[in-house]
Amino acid sequence: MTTAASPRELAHPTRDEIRLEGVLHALSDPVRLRVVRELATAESELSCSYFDLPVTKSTSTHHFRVLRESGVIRQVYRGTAKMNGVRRDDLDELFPGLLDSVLTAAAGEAARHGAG
Amino acid sequence: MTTAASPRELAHPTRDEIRLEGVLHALSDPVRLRVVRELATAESELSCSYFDLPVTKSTSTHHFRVLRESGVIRQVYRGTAKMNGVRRDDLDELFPGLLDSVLTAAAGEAARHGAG
DNA sequence: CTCGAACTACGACGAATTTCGTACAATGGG
DNA sequence: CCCATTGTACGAAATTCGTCGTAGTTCGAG
Repeated sequence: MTTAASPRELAHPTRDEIRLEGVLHALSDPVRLRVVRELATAESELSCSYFDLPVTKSTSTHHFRVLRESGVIRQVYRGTAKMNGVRRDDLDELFPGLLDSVLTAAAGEAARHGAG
Repeated sequence: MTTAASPRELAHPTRDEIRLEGVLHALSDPVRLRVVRELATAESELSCSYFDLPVTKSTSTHHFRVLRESGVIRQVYRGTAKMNGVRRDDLDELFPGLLDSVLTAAAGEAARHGAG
C-alpha cells in the first residue's frame, strides 16, 4: 500500500519566504547552532549521521528540520543519507553579514567559555 | 559615577554573563525585535510607555525583562518611568557586527515585506 | 496625604517546543 | 530476496513561551 509519489523530496522555503525571526530562533538553540557552525566550517555538505549530537536520532531529525524549515540549511537525499549544507548564498543576500557575525560570535563565545 | 541611591535597582547580566543563544532568542520575537529596532534608532533612552505595542502592559513588562535579562538592553528607573537603552558597547565588544547586521536585516525585511 | 501614572508580581491559560521511545520506510550491497 | 544503514513518523510527556487579568508598589504632583 505504498502510495504513488516519490516522497524523497524535501520542502524548503524559497529565499523570499525566509524570515529573520525564524532564522534567529533556529540559531538560538545550542544544538542547532553547533550544527550550523560545523556545517559552515566544513564548507561542504555533511550527512546527518556525521554529527555526534547529545540527543537521540528523533530529536536530531527534529533539529535538522527546524533548520531546514527556517531556511538556514538545505537538505538533499543521497542514497540512505541526507546531506546538509548552509544556505549561505540566500542568507548573505537576504541578511548581509548576519551569518558571519553569528558564526564569529559563536566562535568567540566558545573560546571565552568553552575553552576558557 | 551614577548618583542613584535608589532602592529600585534592576539586575542586569554583566558583560561576560551575556550569552549568544540568549541574545538570539531575545531577538527572535517580533515584539522584542521591534523594541530593539526603535531603541537602536533613538538618540536617547526611551521609556517603556513610549512604545505602542500590540500587547498588554503585563506582556510588555515581560518582553522588556527578557531583553534586559539576556543583556540586550539596559533599564534604569527615572521617577515612575523606566528608561531603556540598547547595550551597544557590550554587544559590539562581545559579538562584533552582530547587532548591526540584525538591525540591517530587520530593516531590509521590513522594507521587503512590511512596505515592499 | 491623596491621587494618578508607570510599572511589577503573581497566577493562570493555551499553544508551541523539546525530548524521547518505538515502530516503520527507503536505499544499496550481498 | 534479505538485511544493515539511515533517517522518518507518530505518540506522549515535560517544559517553555507568550499572553492576559488583577492586585499591588513606587514615584511625583497637588
